[in-house]
Amino acid sequence: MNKIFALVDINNCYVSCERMFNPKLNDKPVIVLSNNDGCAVARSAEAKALGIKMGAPFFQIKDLIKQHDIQVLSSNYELYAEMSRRFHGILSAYVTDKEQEHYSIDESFLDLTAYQNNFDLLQYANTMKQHILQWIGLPVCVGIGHSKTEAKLANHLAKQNPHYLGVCNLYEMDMCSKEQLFAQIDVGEVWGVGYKQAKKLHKMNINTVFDLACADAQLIRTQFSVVMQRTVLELRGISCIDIEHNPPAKQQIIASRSFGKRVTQLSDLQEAIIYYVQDAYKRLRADDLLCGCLVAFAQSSPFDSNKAYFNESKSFVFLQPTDNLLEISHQASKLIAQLYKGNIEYKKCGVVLTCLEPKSAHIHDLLDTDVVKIQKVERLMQSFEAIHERYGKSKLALGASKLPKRNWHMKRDQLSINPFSLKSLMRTH
DNA sequence: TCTGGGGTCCTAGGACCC
DNA sequence: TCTGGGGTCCTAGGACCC
Repeated sequence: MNKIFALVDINNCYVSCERMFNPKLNDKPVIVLSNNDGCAVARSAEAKALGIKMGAPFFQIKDLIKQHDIQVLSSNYELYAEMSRRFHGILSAYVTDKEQEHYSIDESFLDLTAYQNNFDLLQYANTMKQHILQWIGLPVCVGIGHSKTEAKLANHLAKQNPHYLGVCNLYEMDMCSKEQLFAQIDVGEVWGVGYKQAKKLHKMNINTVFDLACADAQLIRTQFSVVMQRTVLELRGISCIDIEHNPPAKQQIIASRSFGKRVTQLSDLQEAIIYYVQDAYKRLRADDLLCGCLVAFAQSSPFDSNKAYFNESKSFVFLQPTDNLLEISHQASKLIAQLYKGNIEYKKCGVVLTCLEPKSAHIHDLLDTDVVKIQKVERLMQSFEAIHERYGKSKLALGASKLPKRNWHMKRDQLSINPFSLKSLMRTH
């Protein structure tokens, strides 16, 4: 049986959330700014019509704002997160857990395959739309198609063309009409085709969605990648990307901010870093993860054209993956001190926590798990000794000739000692 | 003067093994 | 030490998403 996917997406999400609590903003051009009020990250339909682009720097659109009395708001992420939770919650009544993917703060993918025989899909989608508007006051559009990529495209169409009344169903559209529609949409609108790839496609004379759907998938694979090849198939109605109802654990947590003003002192960087670690730490705990590796980075502004761009990072690997805030903060502070240089005007800094799930994270569990990575030579030596102490030589596994420069892999089925590896290890130290 | 933040995945090429 | 091919792993960087 053919698959059917729907994408439900909140219109101008941040602006719509703000309007929900401040109806005076209705029918007026409104924008929401990023952190530090740096640039526009959400625009009402009215603001879009005035030509305000996504990500436009605030200082560049000041005149336009004054001229048209555009309402400007700082972002309130707590509010948006709460509205998002309710939005996804309402949709969860229409499908099972396995049929819903919380794709982003303002989008849910639904697998409607099982509902096609007992429901009129258009009607079903309309009901969702009306409920979300009635219950939490947010306007949404729904796109329906044979694949996630097609559902995305259908959603785009529903947003662009008022005559769809918010729901576009490509699944039940005849091929001929669909081809005509696809031939009118630029290939850059396709999910997974960004600015760079669109440019390259245009050069190959693949200009519209229709062109891409008709392109030689094998050629696309060699010229681009397996991802783009999948996109081509998805546009033809062959579903290659499934619903991810149970998202895999996070691999990393990033916390960073731009500074309002340039920063030159180490103490300021350290203060900021400690703050970011706390932010990242909250998310680490919320997902019940451990931190295996910590990266701290600092950057100058790429827009300071009169100075060389500075962008460096340093990392630290925890011998025991940890969820100890003090330990992480302490290391982060040390790292930032290591990479600090005077006479640089820093614009941004931050931390990256590489995450591990607790079950695979303890040294004494290593031998029971598939793969463990431990980076950096100095840490590696300590790990080597720790494991050596605990398990003795006979259980030591080393892909050791690669040791100095690589991560260290240890697999259960490799638990034997390789004399060459040891020799190599000793030589490098 | 002022230009977001948080993620994932893929590939090419280097390093190293046998 | 040289020759060389096949295979694997890792990293950096690029591209994308919202």
